Amino acid sequence: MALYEKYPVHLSNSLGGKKEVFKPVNPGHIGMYVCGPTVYNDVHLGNVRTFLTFDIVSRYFRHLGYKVRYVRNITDVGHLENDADEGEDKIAKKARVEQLEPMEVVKHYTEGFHEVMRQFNILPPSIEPSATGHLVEQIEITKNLIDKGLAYEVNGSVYFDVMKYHTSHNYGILSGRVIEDLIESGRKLDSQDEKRNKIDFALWKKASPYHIMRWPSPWSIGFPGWHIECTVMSTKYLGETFDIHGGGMDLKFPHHECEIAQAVGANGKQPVNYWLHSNMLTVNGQKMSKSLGNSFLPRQLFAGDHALLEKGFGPMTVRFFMLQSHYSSTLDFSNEALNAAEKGFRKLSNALGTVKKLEHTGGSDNAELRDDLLKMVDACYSNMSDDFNTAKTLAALFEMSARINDFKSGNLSLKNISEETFHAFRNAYIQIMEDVLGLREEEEHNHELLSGVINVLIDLRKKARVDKNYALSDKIRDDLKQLGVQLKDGKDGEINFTIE
RNA sequence: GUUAGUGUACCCAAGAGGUUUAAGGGAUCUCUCUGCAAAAGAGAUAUUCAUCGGUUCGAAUCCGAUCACUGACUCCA
Repeated sequence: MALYEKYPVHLSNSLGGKKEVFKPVNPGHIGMYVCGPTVYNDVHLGNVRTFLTFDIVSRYFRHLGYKVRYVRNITDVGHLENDADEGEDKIAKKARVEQLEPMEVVKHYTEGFHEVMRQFNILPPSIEPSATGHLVEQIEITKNLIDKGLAYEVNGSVYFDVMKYHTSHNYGILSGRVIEDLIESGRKLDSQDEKRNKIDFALWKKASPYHIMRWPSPWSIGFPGWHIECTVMSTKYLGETFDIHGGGMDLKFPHHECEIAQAVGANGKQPVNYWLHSNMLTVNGQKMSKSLGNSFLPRQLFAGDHALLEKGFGPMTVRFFMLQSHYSSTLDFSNEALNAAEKGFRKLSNALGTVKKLEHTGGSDNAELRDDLLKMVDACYSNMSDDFNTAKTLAALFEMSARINDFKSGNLSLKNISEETFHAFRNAYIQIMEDVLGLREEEEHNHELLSGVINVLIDLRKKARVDKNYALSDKIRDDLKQLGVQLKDGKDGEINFTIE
């Protein structure tokens, strides 16, 4: 029996707002699409949380035995400065500002994005398509929508006719927006006169003379609208109806609503069975935003290089910190919370190192102990299958850590469990930590030279202790502590150290 | 204004009607181990879940109202 049959996944579907049992279109296979970054600037922590969320989703599904095709795009064109479909393309603007070719900007920030993903141990998707690589498809679907009467051309630009679509479908099915309210409340810009209705959105925009990124189309030299790329790339690689579509909460409207309208308009069916949205980040209770000056970049967080940060925090600490909350809740960043996470993560990380070194010594099951251990293993899976509840899974791992330390110290004896139980317990801990949650030891500044020097001092301290020269042994320990090196004396006389 | 969501201990946070006499992490305190530390283990710290009503045999969990906060879309500047 595959793991996914033993632990069927339940997930909260934004489309309908209910928690449902997950059933893939094709048994054993999963198609998942996630809106990737617009590569005109550095990724910020909000982006990281979204990609982390779906990293967990794909890791867990794979761990359960599903074959996952995970598509996450790179938006390298078409994301307009504002959703009035006016203004300059973000990438083109940046290119002019920095006197670079647009594709130079794209490459620079794409590589930066990949580096950040690597630091957070977020695995790459199966396919990472770019919008500019799919212009032909975007033009084709635009033609299709015009043919169906759901889009119209004005002055070389093409717009999606929302009211027309709404006569036979439901615009607002995902976001809960009421179309009448949208029409009433909007403001009218002069330049929006091209549209039949202000809520219409662009499928193709004619390029103004200053626009650097431009391609030929049946309607004009121009560039595609923002929403169409995701529809095209998800359909191309995952089919007209696929399993999961993810993204940040802020994309729910209008972006994902528009995607649904385009796909339903073009193909006549709902494109996605399960919509998943990850929630936003706040800082000290306030939303994280550039204008408030409280947003920070990953590298600022690592270095502690920001007015709101007392010190730096490693990427694994941050990853752990984010996993301690549910992806659908807002999460608050603060020094206090980060400090707590750092200590908590160190505890798990230490237990991971310990459990790897544990070896079964031969014995048979004590029923009570066995049930206790296996119950925790089961909890990990049940919790993960319950809408990817990483917080509860971590709680289970902390309890397992206590047992692991008991085995190490001798409070519990490995002779009281069978080899089978031991391996089930040990493997679950390691796999849930490393494969599913993607947590690994923080990349310490572990230079061989430094370790060697510390070990020399440790040897001296050992000798001092044997000689009961505690004044000297304490001096070695205290002086090292001053420098950020913590020595830990084991019962057996062995000494370990950690660098802070 | 429209719409979606949130409000749980000193801090972060889980919780989707009875298995919770409210997980887990941090903090604080006590004890065990230890030459002393550190680490680790054991225990303690919310009669209570923003407020007020209601439904129910039973609610943090459902409904209504109020207050506060957040996102999106607007509005104003």
